[in-house]
Amino acid sequence: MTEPSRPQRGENFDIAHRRGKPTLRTIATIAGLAVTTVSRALSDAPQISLETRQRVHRIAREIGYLPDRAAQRLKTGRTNVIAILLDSHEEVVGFSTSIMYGIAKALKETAYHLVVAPNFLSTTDVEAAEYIIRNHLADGLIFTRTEPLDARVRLLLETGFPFICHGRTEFSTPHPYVDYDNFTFAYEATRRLIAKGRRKVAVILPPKRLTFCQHILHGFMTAVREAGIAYEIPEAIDLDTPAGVLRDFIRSRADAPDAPDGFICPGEVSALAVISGMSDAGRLLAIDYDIVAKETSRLLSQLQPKVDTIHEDLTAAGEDLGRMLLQRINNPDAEDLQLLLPPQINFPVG
Amino acid sequence: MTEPSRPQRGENFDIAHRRGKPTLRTIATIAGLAVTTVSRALSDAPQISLETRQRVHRIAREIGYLPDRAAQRLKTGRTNVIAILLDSHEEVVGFSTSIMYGIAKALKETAYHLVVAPNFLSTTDVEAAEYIIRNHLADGLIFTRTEPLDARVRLLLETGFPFICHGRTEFSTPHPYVDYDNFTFAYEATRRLIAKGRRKVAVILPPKRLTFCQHILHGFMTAVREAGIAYEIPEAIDLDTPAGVLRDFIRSRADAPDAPDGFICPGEVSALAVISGMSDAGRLLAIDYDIVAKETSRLLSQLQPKVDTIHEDLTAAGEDLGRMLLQRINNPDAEDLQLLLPPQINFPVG
DNA sequence: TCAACGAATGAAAACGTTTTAAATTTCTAC
DNA sequence: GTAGAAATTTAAAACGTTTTCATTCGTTGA
Repeated sequence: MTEPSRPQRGENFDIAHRRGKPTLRTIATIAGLAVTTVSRALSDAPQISLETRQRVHRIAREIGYLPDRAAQRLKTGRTNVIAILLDSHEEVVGFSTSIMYGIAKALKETAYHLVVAPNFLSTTDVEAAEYIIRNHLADGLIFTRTEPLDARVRLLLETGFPFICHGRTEFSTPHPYVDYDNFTFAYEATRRLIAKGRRKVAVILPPKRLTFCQHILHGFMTAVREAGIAYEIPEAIDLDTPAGVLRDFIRSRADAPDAPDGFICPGEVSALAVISGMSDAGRLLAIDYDIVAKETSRLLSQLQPKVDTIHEDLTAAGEDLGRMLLQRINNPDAEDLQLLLPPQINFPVG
Repeated sequence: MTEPSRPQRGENFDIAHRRGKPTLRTIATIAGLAVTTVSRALSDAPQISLETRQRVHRIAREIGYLPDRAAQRLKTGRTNVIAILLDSHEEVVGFSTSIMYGIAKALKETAYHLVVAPNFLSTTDVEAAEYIIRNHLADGLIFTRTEPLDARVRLLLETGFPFICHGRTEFSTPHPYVDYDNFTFAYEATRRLIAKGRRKVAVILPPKRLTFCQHILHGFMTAVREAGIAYEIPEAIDLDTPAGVLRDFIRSRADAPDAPDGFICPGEVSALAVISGMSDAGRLLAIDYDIVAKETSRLLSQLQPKVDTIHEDLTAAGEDLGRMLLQRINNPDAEDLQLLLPPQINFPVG
């Protein structure tokens, strides 16, 4: 290993880099063809003879030609960019990282790049979306945590801008989405607690305004009614409640009479908070009470083998989001761009 | 709230969007000026009279003019893009999300966008960097988890491509970086355990190949030697070890003779794993043993008030990374682009 | 022989901006 | 008044593509 040579100070990388960079013209000169022909040959237009096409491709490969994205973008009006609207509520454990990882995976072999939407701070999500559309900063948009009448969805539907979201809405106009089957998650989670012999189950709901809150509530209530079991829905807290507050709430609730002995936690942090809170109150997991938690990383099941978990694969969701958005961009009439991902139940035996 | 109107199916958004979009020419026509003048006026060139400049700016604002990034990029050769090389090792709790949040914050009022480096899968980090440089996909690069003779740093230094990394290297050529003072973190953490009366301290180290492993080791050893206390450095595991494996290791170690009663955990997941492992072995936190953990989210201190934590503010780091990289891009000779962020000690009183 | 044709290639314009070099206007000093 | 300088403004080229519309060149059919 040797030390790298120090580059000339003050040199402008742009300029330095630019000279010598092969363009279509370079290839044209070498091949003795017109730029037009080269352009066509590279995009495999049928009117160019097979021989010429192959020759051009070979030269391009040899001199390391790469099309200039800026020029293509200027000419065609396509940015080859997918933007993701980073939620301002992102303390969630690796939530968007996993999704982004999946999206990048879907974009890997394509000409598209993933950009993290700028100015997502201090301005509302709708404004961020508006900004992207107006400046045409991307060819498509991805975002998460939808509401039943989500303002972003409304705006994008009205303008016809390609998008896909993680989560459903209640607009009558169908639009692309990828969602997790939270109904089944909550239904199966509740049934598991009941099967374990719990008398009273409680669910930590997401914030009311998010669509999937209803899905979880529905799944929960369906299982509860089928079994005719006692239940409880804490109103004072939700999934976005800071872990410390949630913990204190659980502790005090555990001391009150009629406390629940089964918890549905649709998030890892909330599960940890519930465990701490119950522990503060002297209750033992798997003995005094049980939990079924949604896990999106492998954190929980590695740490607390006694917790039943149902997995949500966010990387897979990201991959689907990316893939389907590309379909939508390339074909505005594409059907079937709606996907409901099944929960992966992970109950240890016994 | 009304339902959004359905856009005409099959309409090409690019074309639809393009017509009517104001350009420099639009402003020029309105103002009765040449395109050149408008361009100059908007960039506040001193040779344009103040009156003209103000008038042009006003018109631009009124008609909602926004410069076409593709055209600017084509002309100037600057992409106005900062790329971040997403680490393939990203199960870490919200690690890169926080950093990206900070970077986006720094880029907010600038013309720069943050893009997540494509093709970061299945290919090495160096190749990803190489790709970005060759295609000139960005004006600057950010990455994390540096090694003493990091191949990415070497490549970037050699080519003179602007970059900044989170973490230091051992190259003699100075380069921009932002790092966390892990020496002080480990030193203060160790002293805290000693002050609490622990007899034998252990540290969970990062993978050996990462630069900051040495920093932590150094801080740890300095405190240990000063106090002349017993210590232990587990070789079988590190910070990247899956939580379950780590937990099992801690449990079995706790049962062996001469087990440590103080742990330095430079990561939240490892802290939770240590707590679970010790709990499995019947040991009680704050009674049988103590932990000092590095925390990057608020997770730990909310869940485990008994754990002493030292905070690392990754959002702040991201903000510095973004800011300093812009300085580097705009001025290749910029000095002082090295920053060591101090640990935020957060020991509860008593 | 030649008009017509299809296959293959090429010339030139355009996308919206920045920049170099030049032109115009306004000012200053005599 | 006018030469020259200073202050403004402008024309035109260029960045690297894509695309529209032509052109070339063998071939074919009459």
